[in-house]
Amino acid sequence: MSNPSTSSEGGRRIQAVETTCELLDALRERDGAGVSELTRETGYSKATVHAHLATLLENEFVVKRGNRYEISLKFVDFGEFAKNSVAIHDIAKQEVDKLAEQTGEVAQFMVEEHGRGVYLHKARGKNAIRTASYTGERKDLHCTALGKAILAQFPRERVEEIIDEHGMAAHTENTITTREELFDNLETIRQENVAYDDEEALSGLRCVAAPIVYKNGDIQGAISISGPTSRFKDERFRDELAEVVRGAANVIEVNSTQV
Amino acid sequence: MSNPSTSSEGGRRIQAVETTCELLDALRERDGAGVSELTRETGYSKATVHAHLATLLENEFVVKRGNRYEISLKFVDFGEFAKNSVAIHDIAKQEVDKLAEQTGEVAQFMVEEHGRGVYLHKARGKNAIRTASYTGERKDLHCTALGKAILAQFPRERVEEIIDEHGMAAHTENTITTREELFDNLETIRQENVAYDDEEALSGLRCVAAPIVYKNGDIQGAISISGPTSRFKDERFRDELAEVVRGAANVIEVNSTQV
DNA sequence: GTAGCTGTTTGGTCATTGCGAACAATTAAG
DNA sequence: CTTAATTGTTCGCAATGACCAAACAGCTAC
Repeated sequence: MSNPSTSSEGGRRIQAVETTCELLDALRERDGAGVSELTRETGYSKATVHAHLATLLENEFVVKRGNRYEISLKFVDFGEFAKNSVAIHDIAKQEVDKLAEQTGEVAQFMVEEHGRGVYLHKARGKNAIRTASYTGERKDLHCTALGKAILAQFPRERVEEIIDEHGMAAHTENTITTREELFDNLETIRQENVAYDDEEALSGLRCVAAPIVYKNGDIQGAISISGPTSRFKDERFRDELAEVVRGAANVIEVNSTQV
Repeated sequence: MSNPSTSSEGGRRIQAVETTCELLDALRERDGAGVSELTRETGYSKATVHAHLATLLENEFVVKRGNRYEISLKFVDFGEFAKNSVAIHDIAKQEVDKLAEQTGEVAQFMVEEHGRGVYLHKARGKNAIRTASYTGERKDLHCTALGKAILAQFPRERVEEIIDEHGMAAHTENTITTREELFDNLETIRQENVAYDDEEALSGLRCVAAPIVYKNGDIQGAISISGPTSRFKDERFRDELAEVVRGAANVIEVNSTQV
């Protein structure tokens, strides 16, 4: 039923829109930029860049501060809207907050989009370490517990597509970088209903995640607890925390406004 | 030095980009939409709408779920980025949280952009009422305490421009709808360094706001406390709460990473 | 099975995009 | 203070490509 195909489909494109998207991405990448800077960066002529920015400015997707153009706060509105469009967002947020409170660690909530994982909420308990992830960050799925919990619910063919598009870049020496290893891991995850990240994204960081799945098999996302390896020893890591996360995921599944 | 002119400037525009912006706005307005729906809504041909959406999809600014296109979570990333570009965001957020904790009411933080106010953070204390405002919401400046606190720092000519563009729509019978009244009020605000909203945005709701200003006169935003008229009686409203908000604004001014 | 709704695709034309280059307005250097 | 080197803005022109109309396909419902 759902058709979230990852591969780029055929059909016609609007080049001017393509250009504008590139400019927006460039503005996001850098901390805003001037016309000349963008000209050098993107290869478009100054006149072209200028006209695009003028249009984006008029439509308030961009702000002009002196001679610099920056991503506008309109994106905050749109982003908030998109976040709330995620059916389970509110309940997931609640449960993540509870998880952080209960465990004292970092709890997070992720959803898949365009073949990557998007962090939608993060709560920090009393002993929580500072993780680099931030709300809205988009990260490859193969290298986090959250991502693997999501991938485990996808049909193999879909996972292949995603890897074809985004690869399996290594972040630490523990990162899974071969398909064989990944599919083995995903099978285990399906059996245990929990995904582990043992310093695969960042050394010193461990993570337990549970998928949030509807009865019809549609994957909705995943939640996790993260912390330092020193506090995530085997007993607590594999049993206690795993159970807590699974429980929270279950609460979300039950309470979510289902279709 | 700064050049945040409100009026639309001359120069060339890219029509295709204009079209895409309209489509994005329409997608935001509705809860996502299909091609035919957008065709009716915007007046563009089906082929045009389709091509634009295909381009936006490829650039991941939009998601396709079945046959509906929706604003993507990429906007969350961009929005978060834009929020953090506001120099005083972090410290303001902290102080707003404290305000809510201390007073038990709703505390908020607003910044100006494109002649309107954008809510950037909201915290709810123990007795806080449910206000309709949400993070990212863009609201006319004349009808809230936050907005008026901001307007009070602008030169009169700039305020005139903003009113020319956005008008002074009435939300309650207390809303300020004439320029004379507004400029009188702004003068008082400048003297007291606090702005009041006495059921001007929503009946039953009162609000105290203080502007956040740098030494060079650049206005950075405003923070506020809101609550029911029943709890915001004159003594507490005009003295206690006003002082608390002013104090918090001052903390932000001092602690902000100044230029 | 037909009718009405979707989304997608295809030609063709005219407007428009995008470039080069000149102009203006700052800033940096001498 | 003058010159030089940036920046942003505007203009004219040529070729591209954006837009529409209409045909096609896929789905649902009646």
